[in-house]
Amino acid sequence: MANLKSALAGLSALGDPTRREIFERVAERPRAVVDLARGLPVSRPAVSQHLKVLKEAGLVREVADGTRRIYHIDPRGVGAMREWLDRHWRGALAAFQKFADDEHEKERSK
Amino acid sequence: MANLKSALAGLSALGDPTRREIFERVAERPRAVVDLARGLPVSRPAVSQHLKVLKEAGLVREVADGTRRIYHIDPRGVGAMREWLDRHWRGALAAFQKFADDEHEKERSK
DNA sequence: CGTTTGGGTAGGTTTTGACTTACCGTAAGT
DNA sequence: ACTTACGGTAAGTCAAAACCTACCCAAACG
Repeated sequence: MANLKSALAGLSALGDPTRREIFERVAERPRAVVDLARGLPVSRPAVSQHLKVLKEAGLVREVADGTRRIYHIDPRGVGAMREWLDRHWRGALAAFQKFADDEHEKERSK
Repeated sequence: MANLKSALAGLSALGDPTRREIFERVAERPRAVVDLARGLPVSRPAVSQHLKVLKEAGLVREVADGTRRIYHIDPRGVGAMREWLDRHWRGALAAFQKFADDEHEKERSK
């Protein structure tokens, strides 16, 4: 799976609360860096650094617009995370069900 | 949404690579702490601490079996994360589509 | 009982990473 | 050309957190 690395990078990136906040705002609609920095409790350079991480994780991309860089979500990265989570979700459900059944069986035959 | 806090806690917890590794192994099948510690590059107490975080994030649960504690996935926590991601994924797709359309329109009418 | 096995917690160290200020490049406006 | 707006990078600080060893408790087994 080529997307596996991307999914894990995405999870690492979204581990930080500030980065999650930035991600949510970018997801709402594409924004420039100054717009993101306004309304956040951190400095503009901090936002730039977070955006760099999000970009390297494949979660966002940017397009130039004059001196501004408009950041938007990269659907592929988000999709990769979603797939990873879905896979584990399904696997976990199955494993958990089997585990619960075994427990129940053990209990019954005591 | 009562699950929102749970989803964010889950993302924070899975931000750490070691914790992700532990989570994946527990997802594969329920395991005891010693079994998890074997094959990981960290000590057993470290695994215990990670499991505590995962548990507080609602991602795993444990049942006692003699002196062993068998950890398994908590489907509810994983489900909450999945929902959060799905919601943002859909929103981001829509916003991105609109953004791309606008860009295209701008280009066309140059 | 003593011993072994499993596992949580305490205390301390060390690494990671989020944040700041200062600086520099670039594009647009006057 | 000068100035202003936008934004990335550098260097350094500081707090969070990942990790270790040492310790203690509980359950099973001889």
